[in-house]
Amino acid sequence: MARPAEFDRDRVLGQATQTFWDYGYCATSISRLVEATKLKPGSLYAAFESKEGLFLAALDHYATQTKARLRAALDAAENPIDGIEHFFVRLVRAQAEVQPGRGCLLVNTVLELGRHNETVTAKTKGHLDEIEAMLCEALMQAQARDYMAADKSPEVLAAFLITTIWGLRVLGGTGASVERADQVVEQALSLLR
Amino acid sequence: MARPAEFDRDRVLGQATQTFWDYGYCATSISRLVEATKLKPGSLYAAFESKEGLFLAALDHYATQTKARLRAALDAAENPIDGIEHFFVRLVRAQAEVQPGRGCLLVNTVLELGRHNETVTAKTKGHLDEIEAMLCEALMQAQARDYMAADKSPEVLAAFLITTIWGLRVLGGTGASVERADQVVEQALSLLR
DNA sequence: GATATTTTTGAATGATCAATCCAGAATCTA
DNA sequence: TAGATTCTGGATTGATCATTCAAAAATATC
Repeated sequence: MARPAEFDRDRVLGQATQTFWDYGYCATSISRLVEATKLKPGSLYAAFESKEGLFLAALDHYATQTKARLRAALDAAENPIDGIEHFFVRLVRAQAEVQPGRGCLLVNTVLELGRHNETVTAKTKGHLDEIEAMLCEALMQAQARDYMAADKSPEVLAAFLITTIWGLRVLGGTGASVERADQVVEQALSLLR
Repeated sequence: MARPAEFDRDRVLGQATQTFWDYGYCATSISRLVEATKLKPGSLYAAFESKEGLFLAALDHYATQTKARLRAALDAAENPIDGIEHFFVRLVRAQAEVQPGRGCLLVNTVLELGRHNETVTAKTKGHLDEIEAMLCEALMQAQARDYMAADKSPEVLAAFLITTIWGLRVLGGTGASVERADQVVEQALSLLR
């Protein structure tokens, strides 16, 4: 019926996600997004409706990748505890090496828009809850398979682990060294054994 | 020689700090600060030079209070471990009750401006380092007075504790319940005993 | 009380913001 | 190939941004 879109939506979403991750929602202007995606304002708005719409799509894009990494770490390991450990180790390295000092887009978003944008916050918390649920499920499996003491609470430990992840995200934001982050991870994970 | 300033600098700084804490640096416009402080733009600029200058002053204002609270908790307790525990307990309550969902201004600032404003980031990290140093000193004292095992590293545990605090700040930012935060604190502090 | 000096006030500045719009280009159906 | 439809490019919109400025108000010193 008509002319098809020229751009690759997923590529644009990836570039927009990087920009939002780098600068935060507020400091990411449309002109920055235009520069990053090479799309003109008109095309951006046609595809994503608004700056907030594009940001919501970027949050999904980011969270999907994060969950996939956790899932992969859990599936590749011999047991859930090892899987969690691998996830933490990789998180620390990705944070220090790939793009140091950026933290986590979901965490940054909660803190930036927490009480001022209900739509964004609801989506962000939903993703964070899903990640915590994945951790909790892994801990329950670990307990069922005797890799974790029966008297520990998977729910409480999952809450502790996700809090540690958030702390590590801040630690990454401060540009701390891998050694330092590894020591923190070692302390935290010692509670699981 | 001349007309004296009418406003109370400390009151203005307090109001500006609340506003920055609430909205973040970027989303806090001068007009918001004018509304919050009841000062006109000209007076604000005469007193603090720029938006960034006011923000830097607000960071000091905030950090001074935070350090005073930690110092008070440590001094009031019978031993350093109890002092740290009291500090954590109060932090969780202050976060949940006073102004839920705001996190910590220092943490928020590192994540918002981390790689894009060196002046602000240097000051923020300096304050965070001082807090960590206070925790480390308390742990060394605890070890000297036999409230902590001799084979533990105060440096590593201080890094772990400050990471936990940052995680709790994010947890507070998500609007989590006091019960949930208390459970996380209990897990974290169990490593000190 | 006169003068000098500073503060306060609030309008004005140019820049940039998110978002819109439309003319020209492209590609589909028929 | 004709016509309908959609996408692209980029200027434009009104709002808001951080900052400045000049005039009015206030108080210190003399």
